[in-house]
Amino acid sequence: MTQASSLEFALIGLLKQKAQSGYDLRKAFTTTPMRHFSDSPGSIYPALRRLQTRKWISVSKDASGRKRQLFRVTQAGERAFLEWLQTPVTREDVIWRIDTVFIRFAFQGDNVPRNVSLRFLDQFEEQLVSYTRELRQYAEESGLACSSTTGALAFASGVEGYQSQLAWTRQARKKLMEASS
Amino acid sequence: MTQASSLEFALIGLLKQKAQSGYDLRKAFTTTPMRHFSDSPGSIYPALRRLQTRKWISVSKDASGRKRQLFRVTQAGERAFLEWLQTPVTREDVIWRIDTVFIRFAFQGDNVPRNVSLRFLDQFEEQLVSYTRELRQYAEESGLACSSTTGALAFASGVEGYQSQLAWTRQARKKLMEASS
DNA sequence: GGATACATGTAAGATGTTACATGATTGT
DNA sequence: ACAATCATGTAACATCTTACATGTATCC
Repeated sequence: MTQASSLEFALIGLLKQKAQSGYDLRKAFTTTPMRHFSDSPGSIYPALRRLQTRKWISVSKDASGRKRQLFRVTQAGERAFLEWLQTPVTREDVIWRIDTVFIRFAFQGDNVPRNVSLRFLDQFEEQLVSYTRELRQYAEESGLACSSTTGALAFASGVEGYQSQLAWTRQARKKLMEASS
Repeated sequence: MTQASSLEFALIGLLKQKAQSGYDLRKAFTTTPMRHFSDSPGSIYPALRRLQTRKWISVSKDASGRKRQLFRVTQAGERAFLEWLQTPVTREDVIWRIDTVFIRFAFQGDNVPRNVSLRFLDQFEEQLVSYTRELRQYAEESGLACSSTTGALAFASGVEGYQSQLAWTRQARKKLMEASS
């Protein structure tokens, strides 16, 4: 079995906050800015099935009138989730999966000590610094920067995006340390 | 047949610049900041096959020693490509496919008149403005902003990202108009 | 009584990832 | 000769999208 998808971990994160049904989880994705994930039944229900197969969540019937299935996280599920939250930020994350970096950070608050989040921010910052440096170097070598085609502008937007995230890591670190007091 | 993927259009964009082999295209994805796309043979070669099925590209053997297949864009391919470049930016693009917005913009330079790109930027800006407004409203209503958990910080990073892109659209418009002279 | 929201699923299809597989050419 | 790079592919697998399908409870 492969590594679970970010959707599956996000579902665990939500279920850890509160035991919920598949329908509830779908609504969480439609009504909050976690829109990032699709709310289609064709993605949620199979993902819940997979989590059951892994024994990371368990089912129980809802007491209330409606015929709902309530899912809750098992201990094994929690272990896997905590590990996922804390996996180091890699160069590959920055290039291909930057959104999951933020999702992991978002779920850290309720689940790991603050100093883990601070270390996580350090790693993220380091990767951002090294990758933007790489991009700038590429631009210089290829002479991209001086031309003003839409291609160069799009490239600039990429760099600026990373820059803005870099600024965010610093701000976030400050806010997180303030909140400790 | 469904809508072609952004990978397929990106391949066309590269082939429009220069007739190339599958291997060349793979290298373009590994050695330039178009890293966004995977350079695995398992994605490129099947995509080229699909484009051939659509009759959007044609093959010819390379004259040089090696046994390479050179692909070039057909007229039908060019038509489809130009249409893709100009499709209006939607709210859904901003939420789920923002990277393809930039890819389309990047390819516009060599392929559509500047005023089309300017209109494209207008649409993009409009969508960014309306979506950030939405996000801010959500934050206010849910009382997210005042809490300082990692969740709220991650949310803030999303908003700041859109903000930075908004600033970029304005800068890009200015640069594009300067370049007209 | 009818509309809307609740609630759970399946089926077909496309795309993409990883890993495997093969062979030719070039440089040293 | 040998390694590296050129060059093209296939197979298995997982995931996700779209669309279809079904039935219940609640509100007006």
